[in-house]
Amino acid sequence: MPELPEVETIRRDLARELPGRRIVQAGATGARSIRRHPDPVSFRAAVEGTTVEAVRRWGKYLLLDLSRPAPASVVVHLGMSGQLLLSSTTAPVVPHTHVVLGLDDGRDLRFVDPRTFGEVFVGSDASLAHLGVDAVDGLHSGAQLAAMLARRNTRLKPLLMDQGFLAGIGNIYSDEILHAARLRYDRTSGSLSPADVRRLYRAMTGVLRSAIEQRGSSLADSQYRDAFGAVGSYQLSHRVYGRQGGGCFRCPRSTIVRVKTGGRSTFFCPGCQH
DNA sequence: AACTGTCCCTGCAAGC
DNA sequence: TGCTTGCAGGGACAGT
Repeated sequence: MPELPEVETIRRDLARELPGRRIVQAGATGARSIRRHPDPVSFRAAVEGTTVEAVRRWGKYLLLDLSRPAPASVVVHLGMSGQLLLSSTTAPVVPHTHVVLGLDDGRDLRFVDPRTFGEVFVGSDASLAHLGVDAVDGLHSGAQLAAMLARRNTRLKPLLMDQGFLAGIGNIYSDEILHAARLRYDRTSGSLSPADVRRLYRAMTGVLRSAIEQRGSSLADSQYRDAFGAVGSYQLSHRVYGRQGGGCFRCPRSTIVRVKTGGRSTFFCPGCQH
C-alpha cells in the first residue's frame, strides 16, 4: 500500500526520466481510474501533445506538471495496489493496465491498478487543497508539530493517518512511527508531554527518511514496485507491522500485539509503547 | 468534533 | 480438489 516513502521513491525515479519528455499518445481503458473525467476522450485531449516539465509529490499524490494548459498536472494516486511503470512501448501489457501515456522516446508510462482504488486525472494543485502539510517536506520542527497537535485532541494513530492533518502517512508507517516514538496508537494528542512530542517528531522524520532511503516497503500482497518494477527493502526494517506474536526488538520480553481499530489492523508493543 | 461502520475492488489464503 | 469466506486497505461517506 503505497504511502509517502513509496510515492517519493517513484517520484525520484520519474524526476530523472520524465522532464522534457513529450506525451505523444494517451489512452485510458479503465473508466474507474479516470473517474474524475467524463470520458477517456477528455482525458486524452488534456494530455496528448504536452511535455512533462517536473515531477512533484504532495502526500501520497504524484503530480506530473504539464507544459499546457498551465497550471495543470497529471495527478496520480496509487490507492492500495497502484503501480506507475516505465516500460518499452513494445512490452506486453499486463492485466489491470488502465492508463498508458506514450512518450516521445519509445517508452510508456503505465498505470496498473488491480483494486482500482487509485486514480489518474488532469488537475491543478487546487484539487489537492484538502491535504495538510506534507509529512516530510512540510514538517520542519518539533515546535511546528506541537502547535498542530495543540489544535486537536484525538487519538494519535487516526490523527497521523488524517491526510488533512499531515499528508502521506498510512497504516504501515503510522504503526512504525508510533513504535519508534514509544507512544500507543490510542494516546490522545492532548495528553502528550513536550518530551513525547519531541520523540514523535524525531520518529516521524527518522522512519520516513529511512524508508525513503530503502526505497519503500514491498509486502507480499500489496505488490508495491518502483517505476522500473523493482521492490523496496524497508519491509525488512519493520518493527511492528505484520509482526504480531513476535518479540519486540526494543523490549524482547514483550510480544507485538495486533488489534482492530477504526476498521484497520494496528500493531504495537504493549511493553514499551504508552 | 470525534469516532465507527460501510462501501468500493481484486487477489490470495484459509477452511470446509 | 474446489468451493466459499475472510482479509488486506485509502478515502469518501453516513450515522451516532
